[in-house]
Amino acid sequence: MNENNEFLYPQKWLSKSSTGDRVASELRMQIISGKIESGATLTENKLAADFGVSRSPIREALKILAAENLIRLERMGAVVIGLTEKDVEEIYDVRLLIESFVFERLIKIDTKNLVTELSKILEMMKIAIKYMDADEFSLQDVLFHETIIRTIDHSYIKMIWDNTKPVMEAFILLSMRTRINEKYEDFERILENHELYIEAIKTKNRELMIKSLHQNFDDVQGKVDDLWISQQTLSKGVEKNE
Amino acid sequence: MNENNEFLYPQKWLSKSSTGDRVASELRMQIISGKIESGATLTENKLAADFGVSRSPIREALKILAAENLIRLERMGAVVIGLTEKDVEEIYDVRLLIESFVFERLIKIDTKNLVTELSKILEMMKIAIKYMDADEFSLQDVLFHETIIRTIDHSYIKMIWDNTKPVMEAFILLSMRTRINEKYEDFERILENHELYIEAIKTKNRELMIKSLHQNFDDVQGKVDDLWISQQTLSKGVEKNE
DNA sequence: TCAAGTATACTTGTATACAAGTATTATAAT
DNA sequence: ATTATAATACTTGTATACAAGTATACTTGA
Repeated sequence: MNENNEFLYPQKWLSKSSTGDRVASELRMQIISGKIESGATLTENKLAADFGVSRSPIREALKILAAENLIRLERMGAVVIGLTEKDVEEIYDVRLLIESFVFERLIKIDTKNLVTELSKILEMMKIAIKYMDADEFSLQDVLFHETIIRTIDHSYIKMIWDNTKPVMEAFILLSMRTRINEKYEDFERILENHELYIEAIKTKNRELMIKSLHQNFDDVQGKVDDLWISQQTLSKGVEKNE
Repeated sequence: MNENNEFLYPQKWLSKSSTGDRVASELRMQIISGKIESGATLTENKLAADFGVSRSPIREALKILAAENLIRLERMGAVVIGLTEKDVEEIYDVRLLIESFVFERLIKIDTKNLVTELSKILEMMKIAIKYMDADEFSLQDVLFHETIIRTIDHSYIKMIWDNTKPVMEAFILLSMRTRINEKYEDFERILENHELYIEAIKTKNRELMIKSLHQNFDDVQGKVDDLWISQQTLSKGVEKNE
C-alpha cells in the first residue's frame, strides 16, 4: 500500500539495528514530519503489510514509539499522537535540565579530552555544511550533545538522553533538511553557538553555557525568526530526501 | 525449575497488565533484591520455562528491563546488571532534578486541589503503617510523588518519571518491607517529611521543599542510620512476602 | 597429550498460527 | 423506518515454528 519506496530516515544510520528499530525510526520520521497525521490509527497488520515484515518487529516498533509518546497503544490499534509545539518545548525543558546538571559535574572534572572531542565534532559539522549535507550535520549535532552528556558517566541521566534522543534527532533532521536550502545562513549561527558552548566548557563558565544552550534551542526551534517550525514546514524536509 | 512459587511483586497490583509486564515486574524485584545476582545470564528459553509462558512476553519483559538499565541485552543472553549504590544515588539525582523543576511550575499555579489530594494520600499512608502494610505504604508513597509530578501536565517530565518509577517502586518496596519490622520508628520520620512537603507546596516555600525532598531521600536510602541498605538487607524483604 | 576441525546444542530475530475479544455490518422482527 | 440480534471481519496477546548464527564439546588425527 505504501506507494512511496523512499525512506525518510537515513538508511546508512541503521547498519546494525534490527527490523523493529528500523521500522521505529522510519515511523518516527513519518509521524514527526506529518506524513502520518496525528489522530490516525495504525494497526499491526497494516503496518506489517506496508513494511513487508511480520508483526513481531512491528510490535517492537510500536512499543518504542509508545515509550516516546508519539503514539498511544489502545485496545484496537495505535493512535498517533504526533509532536506538538508544546512537545518540542518540553523536550528542550528536559535538555536544559539535564545539560545544566551535566555542566555542574563538568565543572568539577578535567574536560580537556572532552573539549578536544567536541572540537573535532564541530569541524565535522563545518564540513557537513560546506557540502550541504543536512543529514550528516544533524548527526554530528546530536552527537555533540551526546558526547557532553556521556562524559559524566551517569546512567540515569544517560537513560533520559536515550529516551529523548530519537525524537530530537528526527526533529532536528527534518528541521535542518528544510533550512539547509531555505535558510543557509542559520547554520553560521548554530556553529557560533556550539563554539560558545565549547568555550563555556573549557573555561567552566556557567553563564556562558546557559546562554549558548538557550541560543541553541532558539536556533533549532527557529525562534529567532519564526515562532515555530510548523508541521507544514517540516514536511518539506520529506521531499528533500534521496 | 523455579521451586519457589511465591512472587516478590504484589500480584494485586498487576490486575490489568499483560504477561510481559508481570514478568518484568517480578524479574525486576528479583534482580533488585539480589535473588537474581548481578552478572548472571538470563536466556529467553530458560525464563519462558521458569515462568511457564512463551518467549513472546519474555522478550517484552527483557526489553523493559533493558530500558531500565537492569539488564544488558547481548548476542547470547541478557546479562544482569543489577542496582548498585551508585544507581540509587543517580535515581535520586534525577528525582531531585525533576521534582525541583515541577516545584518551579507549581509555584505559578493554584495547588489547592493538589494539596487536598496529597493530604488524602498521606492519610492512606498512615493507615498502611497502622496495619503494618509495607506494600500499601510503598504504593502510596510512590503515588504521592507521581501525583505531584502529574499536576504540571508535562509529557516529557512524565516520561522521565515513567522510566524511573518501576525501579524506584521496587526499591522502595523492598526497603519498606524490611524496615517495617526492624525500624518501625523510621516511618514516623517519613510521614513528617511528607507533611513538610505538602506544607512547602501549600506555602510555595522553595527552601522547605528542597529540605523535605532531601530528607525524604535520606530516609528512603537509609542514610540517617546506615550509609546504604545493602543487598543483603534488601533480600530480607524477600522472605517477608506472603 | 594436544591441536584442528567438525558436529551438535544452544542462542536470538523473525514469521506464522491460534485464541479471545471487540467493532462493525448485515439481517430479521416489529 | 428502526431496533435488536446475530454473523462476520478485524484487533491484539500469546504460543509456536523456522532460520541464521554462535559457543561448546567432541572426534579425529598426529
